[in-house]
Amino acid sequence: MSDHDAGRRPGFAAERRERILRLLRANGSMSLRELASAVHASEVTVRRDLRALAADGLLDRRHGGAMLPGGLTREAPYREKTGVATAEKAAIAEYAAGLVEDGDAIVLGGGTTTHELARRLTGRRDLTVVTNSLLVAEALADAPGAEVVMTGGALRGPIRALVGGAAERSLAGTHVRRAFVSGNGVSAARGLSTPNMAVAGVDRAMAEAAAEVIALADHTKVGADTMFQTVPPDRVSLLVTDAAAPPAELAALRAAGVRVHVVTP
Amino acid sequence: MSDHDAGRRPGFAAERRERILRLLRANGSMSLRELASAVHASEVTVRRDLRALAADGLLDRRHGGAMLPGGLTREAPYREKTGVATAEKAAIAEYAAGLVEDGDAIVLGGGTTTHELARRLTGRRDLTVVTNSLLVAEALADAPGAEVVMTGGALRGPIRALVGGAAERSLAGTHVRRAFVSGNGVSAARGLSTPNMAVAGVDRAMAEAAAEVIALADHTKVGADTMFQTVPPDRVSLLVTDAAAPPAELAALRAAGVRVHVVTP
DNA sequence: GACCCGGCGATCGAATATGGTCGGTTCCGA
DNA sequence: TCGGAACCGACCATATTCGATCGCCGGGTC
Repeated sequence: MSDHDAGRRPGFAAERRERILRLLRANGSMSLRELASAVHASEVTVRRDLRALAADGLLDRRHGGAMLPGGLTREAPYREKTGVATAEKAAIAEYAAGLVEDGDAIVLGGGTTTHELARRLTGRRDLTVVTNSLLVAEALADAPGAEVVMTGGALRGPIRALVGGAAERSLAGTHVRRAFVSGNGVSAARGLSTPNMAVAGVDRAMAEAAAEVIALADHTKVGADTMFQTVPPDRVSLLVTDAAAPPAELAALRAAGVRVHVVTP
Repeated sequence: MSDHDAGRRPGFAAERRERILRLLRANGSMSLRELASAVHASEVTVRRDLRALAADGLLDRRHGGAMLPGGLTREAPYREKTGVATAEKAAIAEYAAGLVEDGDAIVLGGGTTTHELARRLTGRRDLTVVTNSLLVAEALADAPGAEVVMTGGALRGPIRALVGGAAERSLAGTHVRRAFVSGNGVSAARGLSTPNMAVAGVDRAMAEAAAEVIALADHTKVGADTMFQTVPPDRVSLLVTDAAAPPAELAALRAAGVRVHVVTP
């Protein structure tokens, strides 16, 4: 049932409000701008929708966006001043979302950037997403066109991701076109890396399971090198980063055979 | 437009309305234009159909289309604030939490009651919890004394649980002392049951993985019998329910060898 | 064969939704 | 504390949808 553009259905008002609620429940809170772009409506219209929904007590309006009512459940301020490089991550995720087509089967790793990416895939049709991240799974749980498969494994609380032998084994049997992974550092010398051994194992397994590995890394990670190497440079087919990344490192990465796409927030 | 004659003559109209209902149930909501094109009728005709169906309470009309009744308010079944038997579920979870000791390894199934139970285990020490529920995992993610292991599997969105062959296989290798499962019905005749086949498979695997199966079921489920049997009565070692459960059924369960504990909210 | 009747589609005024813009307010960083 | 940027509510023009009326078609009846 994929007419044209994903999610660009002619849908009507009540359905749009339903989608807004779903998006909010998946993400805890969202800015007005995010919502408007997600449901393909103007900010004025979304503002009206939020007003109506808030009148019914279905959400809480805040300056600049909305969040779940009574929700101490998840304190995720939509304007995350605590998060570093939020705008950059969003822009990177936005571009990465454009790489995903209806009917794709992809692997999504853990991390805030991949979470952002997942949130942008709710409108896709006939999508299969393999992930070890609770955040990714939750973001896509209500997406009608997405089949979400989780790896098993031990839960690593702080990052809400599954790791360990079980996670790696469950990935061993799968093969997909593309894996989107994040990691804590990416350099021309050692490729993707992460400071945690268990996480590294899963990231390696994810890279193994995919024909193409696409690295999502904001500028704070480019040139960084942490303890465990996960994906060597020649296995990274594309790096998506933002304009603040050190040009020298990007050049070195290109020289190492990595395609690099730079987005501007 | 006489409603009586509609049943006598299986004309095109009745069939078209059936199809409209089917489409709506499949998609949740559809715009008038989509429906008209789907059933190959004019928008005016579909509008008439919608009016008639809405009069019977079979759907909710909205400007621009229609959706399933109740749509906006009971969107997220698991986050139900006004859910049924909330106090009872809490009391059941409270008692069940008392059955869990430091150092235990347990299996927690999906459902709101097990979610409540998980939330009461955050203070335990040296606990290992195997679960297929995203809600349980999330509830224990920040608990310092709990090691959470998730089964893999396909995500079943509405209940936030992992199901399917992968989930069952990952449970095959585990063995724990106790499994806490909920299900949609429990009766002396057929034990625990659930209306979904995939969920049933996982519940069975969970029961297999545990030495003891403890069923958590509020009174609305006692005596209920849904399509797929998951755990036979003689494998349920303890049923925790609330005081509003039908006494006859509880007696029958006891006669079947099930220990029954009744909590008062 | 003429008539009636239920269902369907087309059309038009009315109601509603949408998006752009303007002025006042709130928020954030300096 | 202050200035700028972002956000909000309100107004208006436009686009879309709704409800009602009408005419057409096919089948059944007298």
